[in-house]
Amino acid sequence: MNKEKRRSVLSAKAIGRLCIYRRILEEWEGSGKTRAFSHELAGAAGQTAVLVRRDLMGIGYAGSPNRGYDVGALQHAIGDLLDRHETQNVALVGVGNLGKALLDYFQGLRPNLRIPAAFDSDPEKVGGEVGDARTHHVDDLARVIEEFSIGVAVLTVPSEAAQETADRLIAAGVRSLLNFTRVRLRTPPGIYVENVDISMSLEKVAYFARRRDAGAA
Amino acid sequence: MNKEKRRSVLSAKAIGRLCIYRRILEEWEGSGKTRAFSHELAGAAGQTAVLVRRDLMGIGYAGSPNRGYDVGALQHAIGDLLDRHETQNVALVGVGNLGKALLDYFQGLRPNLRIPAAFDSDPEKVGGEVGDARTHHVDDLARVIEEFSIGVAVLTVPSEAAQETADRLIAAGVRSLLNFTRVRLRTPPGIYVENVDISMSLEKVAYFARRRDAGAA
DNA sequence: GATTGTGAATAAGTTCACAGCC
DNA sequence: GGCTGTGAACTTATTCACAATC
Repeated sequence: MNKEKRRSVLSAKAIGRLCIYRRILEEWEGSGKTRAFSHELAGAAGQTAVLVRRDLMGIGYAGSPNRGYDVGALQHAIGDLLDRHETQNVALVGVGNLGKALLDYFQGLRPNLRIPAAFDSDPEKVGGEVGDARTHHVDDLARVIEEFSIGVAVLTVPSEAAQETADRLIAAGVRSLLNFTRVRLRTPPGIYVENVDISMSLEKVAYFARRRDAGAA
Repeated sequence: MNKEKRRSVLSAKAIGRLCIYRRILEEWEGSGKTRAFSHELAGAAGQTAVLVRRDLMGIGYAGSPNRGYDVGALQHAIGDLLDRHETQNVALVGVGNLGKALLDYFQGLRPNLRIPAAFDSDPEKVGGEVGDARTHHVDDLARVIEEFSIGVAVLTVPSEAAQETADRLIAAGVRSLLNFTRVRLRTPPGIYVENVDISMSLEKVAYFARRRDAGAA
């Protein structure tokens, strides 16, 4: 129907799980494991075997009964879906403690995801480098975003600046945001926002530490 | 039925949203706003008005038609549910870049959540302090966890150490974990784990930057 | 005999639609 | 008239159950 082959549209949750499967498969591939069963993947990913099979069905990859899946081929199939294109450039905005830690963390995690630029409003931080990323002043945001064809941004600015920064990023052409601020952003349709609300997560965990029944995340 | 009043058991998702509502209400309270409608809360929280009302129904708090909710009272009601008890102590394990940034980030975010202790396996880091937190060697984990009655832990160790560290934390009495590693932990029933899989989130965001249809998180 | 792929059933989460209230 | 509270409808996500396969 559209150019994404005709595989059924995958939900955000399914995509998340596929990222996890891929990571596990890469690890197995590195350690020489060549075949895997759905229940093995499920165990490592913290999911059920049926759900793994459904997810793989979703990407159109078929295993063989009794022999399971081919680790290398499956890893490749997922990778194909997840980053079919060449390198994607990512920007990080807000080079505070958390921003710096994330810049460092992301370096080299995924060969296809580069972070060539960071932004901050503090002139003292401009010019600093972490790995590939050179820090620019936010006033140069639009120019640099365009220069590097950046379509993804990580938002680690203070809450007060979150919405305005997001607006500017989107105006500059960014298509999706990884939002580490506590603000729920208002964005036009077509823009994907993934919220990583760390303080909420901590509060949740604290709450469940007091409830005797478990629950997964 | 059990001592949690008889309010229906709230899902992890609902708890997460309640954390968000509370934050917004606190902000409004600070700025002098005293009443709020479900659609206002919904707007600020990035949810629908109906869902907000359902969630509040879930905690047994009633607003009044045409006048909405009382900001102060509602904030208090949610707070009551979310941290009814006295201060809860939290430990952070793995004082790397990310661990340090999180220690700093969490300091003072919630008066009822203190982080009195951090752990690392590197002797060089032992003795260091960030805010309330003093860094101990992981070998002292059980002792310190008990000393501070710590029930919640934030896991920011390298992947290789994740499962073993989690096991030790749980053995020491920790009831719930905020897991920042890429490993899906195996935990006994009754232990709550919230996974914050940062690299997965970035991969997801990168994926959706290339799909023209949106999707919320 | 163990495993995959999948229709059907179930469960979880959300929205619709509207009665009741101020 | 505009809001809350909520049964019912709906949608999404997951699991069950089993036929097909190796």
